[in-house]
Amino acid sequence: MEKQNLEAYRHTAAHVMAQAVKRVYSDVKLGIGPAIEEGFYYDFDLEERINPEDLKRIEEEMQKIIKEDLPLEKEILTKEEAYKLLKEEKEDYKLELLEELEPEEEVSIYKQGDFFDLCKGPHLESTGQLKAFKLLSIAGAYWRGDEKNKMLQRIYGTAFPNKKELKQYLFRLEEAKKRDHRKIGKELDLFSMHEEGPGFPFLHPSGVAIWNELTRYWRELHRANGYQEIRTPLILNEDLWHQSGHWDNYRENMYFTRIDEDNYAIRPMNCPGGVLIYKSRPHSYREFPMRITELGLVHRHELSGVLHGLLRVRSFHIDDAHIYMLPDQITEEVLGVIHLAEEIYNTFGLKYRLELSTRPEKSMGSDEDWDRAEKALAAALEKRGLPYQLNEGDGAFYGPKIDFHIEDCLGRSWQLGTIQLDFQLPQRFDLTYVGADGQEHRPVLLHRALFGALERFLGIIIEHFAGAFPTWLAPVQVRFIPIGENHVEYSQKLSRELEKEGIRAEVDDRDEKVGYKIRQAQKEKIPYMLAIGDREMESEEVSIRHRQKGEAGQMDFSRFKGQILKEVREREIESFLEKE
RNA sequence: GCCGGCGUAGCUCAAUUGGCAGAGCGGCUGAAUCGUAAUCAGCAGGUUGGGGGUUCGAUUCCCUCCGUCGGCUCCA
Repeated sequence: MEKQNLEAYRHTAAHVMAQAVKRVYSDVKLGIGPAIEEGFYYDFDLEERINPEDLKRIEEEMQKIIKEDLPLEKEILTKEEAYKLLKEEKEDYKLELLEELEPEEEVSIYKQGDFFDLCKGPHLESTGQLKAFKLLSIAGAYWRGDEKNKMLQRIYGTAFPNKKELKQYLFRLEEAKKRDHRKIGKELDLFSMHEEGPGFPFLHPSGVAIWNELTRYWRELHRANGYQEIRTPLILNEDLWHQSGHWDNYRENMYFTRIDEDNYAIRPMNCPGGVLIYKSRPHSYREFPMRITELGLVHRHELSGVLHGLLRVRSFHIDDAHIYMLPDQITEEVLGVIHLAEEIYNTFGLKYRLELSTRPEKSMGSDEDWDRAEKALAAALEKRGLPYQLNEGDGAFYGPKIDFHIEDCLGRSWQLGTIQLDFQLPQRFDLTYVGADGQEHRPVLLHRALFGALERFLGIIIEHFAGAFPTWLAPVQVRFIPIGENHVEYSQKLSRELEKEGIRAEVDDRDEKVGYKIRQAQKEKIPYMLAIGDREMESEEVSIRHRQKGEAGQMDFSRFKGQILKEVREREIESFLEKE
């Protein structure tokens, strides 16, 4: 089914659901009920609480409506007529929507049996054409998405042209849940969360092994691209945050503390600390562009309801960088950052989407500065011919930004990298450089992150690889499986040889059967399992088993060593076995 | 923060209408010495998320707090 038709199909399902809800409950007021990416929802205002068990009742009622095969009839009304009708039905929310239409505009409503809805359409011709649907969940949702408004009850559902496709979709959902990073994180012993620190992740040894590979890669890449790394404190005097503007614009997300008689803040961002280093000595235009990175830990007080495994936490490491530069270096630097971002995401095989966000309501600086910054970012994107989505009013309080977004296993979108222009901090901290003319000037400042938050990035790649990390990232890269106890010592010798080369290898020397050890290594998603028995000791070969490919035959140990070292060094996503 | 669901052993989950809290996996001990996804036996393991209430008696019913899950809002 084409996208447009599917939308009409699901939108009709939303209407049928609304009709069913109105039949099952009394005193229901309708909010909005659109088709969405993977289904539809409808918002309702009613006293009674809809329970998960009630979904069945509503679904049954929907079945009846489908069986009744009610035609959907479009009627064009004047605004006045529509107003009268909605007033009679006490559809207060629909009335609010109606008010916003142009006075002379005509309005369409869609009717099916005793149900009607203010709606542009299009729809199916009749409710009988709905073949497969399912109600999935209930959630609270503020009217018009504004937390000052009343919270309505939203029912999410999905609908497909036939039962088979619906079944496939539900199966896909189940499969996706299996790669949830919270589940895999527990299974592979990568990280944990504790009541004692909601939103503050704990990384276990295996998680740190991955972390260290990520940061090693990150440092190599930045060194090669002209960045210098710094480190600044987590806690700084509150005055600094007044000066930076965070106190005015970001206070509710910050944690505060006292040292002796003074007020201090735990940093929610790295920039002010970095700025102090910049200010520690005078600078010349000849140093520009000056690319300074900091893998900085920040703490932000996020609302309790939004915490989500590693993807949304209260303390995280930003792979920050601040680039100080001349105004005419902006485009080139932005392009350079975009290029780096692409390199990183390609290394992991991640697909992303770009967004450009402009000035928000709560922000500082002049319109001219904002305008200039927004145009500079857009220019860079257009120069590269990159498609992007424009988010009006979604920028940071100090400047507009380009964001890199990625989807998790359930299709939820998360921001990774970001590029933000900032004309504010240089002013607020009176940053200067000496130009070719011998005079002091104001540098342009660009903030950027590529992983975004390392914690989030880790969560994303856990889901992306479903725990089966490329060899260079795998916490354990090789596990030796001695067949019997007289093969243990030889296995240990080989293992040490790999370990000397930096490979994370280990020997399963437990007194267990081979099948048992293999099963365990498979479950741990270790890339290479090497079985060692009499045959191998004799021939100086290893029997390779790969987690995805299964048994892969024999190979000289020295050859295996060379291959895995190459695979790791080149940070390959695929095993060298796939390339043979 | 708001709306709704959930919280039982390290993990996954049981426990009839309120009546002594149980299984598998994992762990420990012992036996078996084994060639590509689970060898067998025994043992240990719990203030049923915390606090309060109703009751002769609460894992079960009520209140409250915490955490967590799905959304909303907000952001890397």
